[in-house]
Amino acid sequence: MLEGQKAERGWPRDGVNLEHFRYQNQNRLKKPEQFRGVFNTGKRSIDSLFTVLVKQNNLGYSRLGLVVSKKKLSLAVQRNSLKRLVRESFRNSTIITKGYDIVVLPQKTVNINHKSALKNSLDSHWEKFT
RNA sequence: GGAGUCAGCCAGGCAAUCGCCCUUUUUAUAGAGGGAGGAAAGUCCGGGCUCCACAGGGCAAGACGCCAGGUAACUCCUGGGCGGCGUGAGCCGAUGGAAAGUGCCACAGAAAAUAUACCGCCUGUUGAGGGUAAGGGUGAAAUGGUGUGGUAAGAGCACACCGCGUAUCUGGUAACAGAUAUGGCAGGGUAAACCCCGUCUGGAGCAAGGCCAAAUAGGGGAACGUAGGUGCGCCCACACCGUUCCCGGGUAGGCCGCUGGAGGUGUACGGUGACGUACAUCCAAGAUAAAUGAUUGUCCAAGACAGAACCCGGCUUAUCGGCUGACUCACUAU
RNA sequence: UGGGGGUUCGUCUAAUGGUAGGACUGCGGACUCUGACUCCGCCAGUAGAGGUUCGAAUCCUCUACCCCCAG
Repeated sequence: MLEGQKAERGWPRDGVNLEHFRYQNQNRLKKPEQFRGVFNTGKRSIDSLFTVLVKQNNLGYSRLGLVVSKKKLSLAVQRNSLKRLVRESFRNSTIITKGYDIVVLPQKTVNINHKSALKNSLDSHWEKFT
């Protein structure tokens, strides 16, 4: 009965990849030296919502770092939800299996209420590098 | 049904899939359990905890200020007193002292505090002078208020009532209230101006503090010395830093601190209440670039403000939409 | 996270609780054949709310924003 319902609903859905990936501790940028390397020698991709910096590593998996300043989003709730949205998009993209170090910075015009626009922008960024 | 006052509560629910953090069972990309708030916020107060002399003396500085109680403590809370606002239910109040002293009170006004006399009133030779403070006028504020007697005109000059001060008595734990007697009136306001009186405050803060590994010399012991420096401001007091000799391995990372506590819930009792006591029962976030999300379906009242970072008690501020209870006022109908 | 300081015309800055002043800028006028310089005049402000006071830029409380320090 359960499996019949699942088949009836149909997969995959929008925004959820069928072959799912995990966002683990090794997928994060933590040290200041790692951030510094990406900032100094990375490639840039800029649009009106995000600035994305990418640098190749030889690990076989990608690592994500986020820089969300208090000046761009003053409330902690907005900062947290923007981080969640970027992480979710990173996890559902295939870029997580490539070997990149990625840093995402929001622009000043980011509005947390327009989630679909943010998602489309992030997807185009990922596609540019894969 | 209308207008209001007070107190309390909720803060989208359910299901599926994919993910994140912690604990645990077992070592399997497995299972089980738990996972933000009423304000987590502002950091405005008070405490716990840790270290510095287990915390010392004096000065300075600061906070608070009716009375009684609650609490670990408070500038918080509860009850009462007093004053103000409201028809009322109720609400608001940093609410000691101006008769200890100092300062300030612009402009106007005669005069802003040792008092004094501009227009006036009365007397007087209608000149000088004298007696007055009823009336006018200025001001935010003008030396008790109203009435009657009295007088040349007036005046607590006298009387009645009110206000004020002092004493006694009664009620109340007290703040305070009431009554009686007495004084003819003590003398403006400002203490959120200095100040006086009373109470309280040692400092720094989990990036406190402790342990471990590596790493480029911090430390320990003995002797000398008390000139200087450091320990929120100053003076003491105390401790450390200083020089020589001997011994011998420290700041970036990780772990602890870290959540079982002035804990929650229920019942009973005491208390007007804040709250307290006893018993039973439960364990309910602990991250460290920082965890609660995404997608879809469905229901409704259509979802606001907003994210723990050592922990509690308060205060303040933000907040969509509702729900419950008690009470007040006016109108209508029975 | 903790500690400290600040907010006055568009800009810089002053003001003992008693009419918020000055400079630069802007606007108008005068001078000049025209412009500059110079002179005269005008506009424009106490971060917001509440309280104490007869009366707050000033005193007190709360809120908002900015800056600095520890790291």
